[in-house]
Amino acid sequence: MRVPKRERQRQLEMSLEQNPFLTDEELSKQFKVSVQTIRLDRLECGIPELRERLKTVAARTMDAEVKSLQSDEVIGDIIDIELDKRAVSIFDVSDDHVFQRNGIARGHHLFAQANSLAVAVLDDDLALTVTSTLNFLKPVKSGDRVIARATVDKSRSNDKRTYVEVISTVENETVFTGEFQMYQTTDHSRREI
Amino acid sequence: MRVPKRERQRQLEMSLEQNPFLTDEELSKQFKVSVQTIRLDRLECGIPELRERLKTVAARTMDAEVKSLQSDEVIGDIIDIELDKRAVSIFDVSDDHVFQRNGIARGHHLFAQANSLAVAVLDDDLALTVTSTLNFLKPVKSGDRVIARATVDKSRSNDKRTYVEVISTVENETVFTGEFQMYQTTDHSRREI
DNA sequence: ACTGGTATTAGTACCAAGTGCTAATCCGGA
DNA sequence: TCCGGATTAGCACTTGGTACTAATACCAGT
Repeated sequence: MRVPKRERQRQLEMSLEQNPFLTDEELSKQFKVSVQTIRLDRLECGIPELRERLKTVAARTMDAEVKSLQSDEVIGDIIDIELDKRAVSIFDVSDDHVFQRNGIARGHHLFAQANSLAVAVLDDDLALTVTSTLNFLKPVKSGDRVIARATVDKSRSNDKRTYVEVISTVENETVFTGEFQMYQTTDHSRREI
Repeated sequence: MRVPKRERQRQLEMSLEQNPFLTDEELSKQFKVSVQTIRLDRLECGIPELRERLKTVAARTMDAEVKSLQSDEVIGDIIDIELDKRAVSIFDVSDDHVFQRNGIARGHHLFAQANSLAVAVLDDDLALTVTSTLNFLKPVKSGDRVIARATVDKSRSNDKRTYVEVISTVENETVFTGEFQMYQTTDHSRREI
């Protein structure tokens, strides 16, 4: 009993956490014990076999990829839209979106939600942001649900430039405002192709 | 030969693309052919077996997780920094960062690079963006290397507000400029703790 | 109707990486 | 010295395959 059992099992869990691809045989060499011991250790720690581990890791990937695919064009979920007029999207802030140090959401996520909503509200294949002015009014934390409301400012817009205003709130408090000047390339006079 | 072989193989590839977790037996039921036929199809199409498929999918995850961990705090790589004065970062635009429709980089990536550089240049644990004004001057495409240069504007700054200007270029052409008004919470008079 | 060729199916031996179980052995402390 | 937990060994069985051979099935052309 060179290394005590308990310590070996702790290390085993860490090894597999970091690299789930190790077989029992490889582990037995790493820890200089028999394959059977590794099996008993896994049994006691409730660690599944290689194939099951890979299955869950792979499932995680697919899930993440589907999500990132869905949210590819728009950050946040659009819950209401009236093209060329207004749109609303919600974005749930998670731990992935905040600074580790202080738990405050990183600005570019709020920007991304607002900006992609500004793009979406314009019924145009090639809407691009030209200029924007942003105000980060109140820190947003993990767990917050940010609701962004975009409105197209018709009065200031012309055929090549459109102004979109976005106001983002958390529990009815405004946390962010943004004004986006968008460039539209599509010639709307001959949209019907 | 209800469904022609070639067509079945095409569908097989699509099925596995979408759900790599299917065993040959499940596939044989889905296509109403024998397991052997499925095996032959996989062989002809060069599709590996279930376990190999899961292994590669799982590997993809691990890779992605490491990457997202690395790029957690700063978007782009900081290549030069002089705290509270200036900083430079580079960001390579890939297919992941552009609109599928037109291949133009989505605004929030340029913003994210600039904003995180503005945060990084301030030697402060709690620097937050208060206001920013952005100009997207020229479309950025996949493959472009964006160099962002941040400079702290001392003249306009005081103890609670700092102004940072960021200019991003691609091959010496300015593609984006941003002005960030940052809020610093740390009391610099008693920074040594 | 016969023949040829492709497609499909069936069956066998074998492999990796396990589970589940029993049995033997080791090793350290009271 | 003897007990008991820890370790190791061995065997049967499982999944989801590979690799290979042999038998059918089916369809077209002559």
